[in-house]
Amino acid sequence: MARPREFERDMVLDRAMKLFWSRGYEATSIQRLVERMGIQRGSLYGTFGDKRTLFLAAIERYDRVMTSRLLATLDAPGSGLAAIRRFFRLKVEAAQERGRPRGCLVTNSATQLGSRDRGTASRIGATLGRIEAAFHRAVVRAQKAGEIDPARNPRALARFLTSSAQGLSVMARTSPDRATLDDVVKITLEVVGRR
Amino acid sequence: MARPREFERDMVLDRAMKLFWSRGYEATSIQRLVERMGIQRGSLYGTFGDKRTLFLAAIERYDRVMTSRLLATLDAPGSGLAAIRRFFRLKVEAAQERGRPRGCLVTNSATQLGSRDRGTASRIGATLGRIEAAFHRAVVRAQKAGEIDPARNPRALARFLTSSAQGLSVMARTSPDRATLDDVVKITLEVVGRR
DNA sequence: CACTTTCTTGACCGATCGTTCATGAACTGG
DNA sequence: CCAGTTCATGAACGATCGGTCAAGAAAGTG
Repeated sequence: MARPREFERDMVLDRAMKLFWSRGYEATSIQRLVERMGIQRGSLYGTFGDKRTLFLAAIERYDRVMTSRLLATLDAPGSGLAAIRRFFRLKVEAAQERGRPRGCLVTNSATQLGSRDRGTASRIGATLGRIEAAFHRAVVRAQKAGEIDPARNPRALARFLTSSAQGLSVMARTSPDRATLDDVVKITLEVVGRR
Repeated sequence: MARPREFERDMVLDRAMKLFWSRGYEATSIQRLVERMGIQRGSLYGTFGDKRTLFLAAIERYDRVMTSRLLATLDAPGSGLAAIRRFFRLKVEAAQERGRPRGCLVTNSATQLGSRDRGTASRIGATLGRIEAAFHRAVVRAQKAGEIDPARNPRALARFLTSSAQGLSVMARTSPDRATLDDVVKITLEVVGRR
């Protein structure tokens, strides 16, 4: 019926996501976005709306591609304790990849937006909630299997693990070397691993 | 000899620091800075140089006023373990204060600048290094006093505690309620507190 | 009181910000 | 092959960005 779009939405959204991820919302201009995404301004506004909406879409995409994959390892069948271990080791592994933006888009956005901009804040909060919930499920599973002392508070453990993941993302941005991150993860896992 | 300055440097720098703290570097415009600082553009540029230099001065001030005070509790004479406990409880306490910007300027800046801007990055790295070093001293002190198992790696523990502090700052920005932060700190302290 | 020096003030600079829009190209259903 | 619709293109918009500067005000020194 009409002229077809010459780009795939998810492909250019991926590029926008990575730009926001590495530079942050405010420091990423529309100019740099269109250059990196390989589309024109008109197409950007026609497809994604304004900058803020594009940013929300980028976070949503990050959620679907990056976060969900990580959380899937937490919910994978089998040992809950092993799942938690896998989660953190995957994070360290990801931090080593070349060409990958440092840290985590959710963590970065959390420290940037704060109170302003209600929409973004609630979306970030929802993602953190999903992470905590996944940790909670894994902890409960591990407790039922006798891997973690059932007397311990699973909610507190889940919150601790969520906070630890955020801390790790901050460290991954400033000192992404293996040694440091491995040290952090090793101790983090000792907390949950002890009987 | 000449007309004296009508404002105190540290006083207006404090206000700039809080603005950077709550809104981040990029989202803080010179316009808003001069309004909040209560001085004119000319005075700002005459006293602090350009925006980036002002930002570095704000971080330096944060270091001197906020971070150093926190680290002082770590180096205070007495039990190293108690010092570490104090550190985290102070952080939770600070997060409850009204009117105080959420989170931590160092953590926020760490997730915002990343690789770009060498000067700021190295300053943030230096501060994180100071934090880790202070934790390390407290851990070693606690080990000598028999409060922490001497067989454990003090460097790894210090890095873990540094990362935990960063994570707590992220959490304090998005969910600053006591219950959550208390849960996180409780588990964090269990790690180091066990025999 | 004059002179010198520094600070304050507000207008002003070009560049870049996010956003819009008119135009022509590309495609499909009739 | 034409009509109708969407897309691509790039110029252009006002607003705001970081930064500068000329001129007046305020102080101490001689």
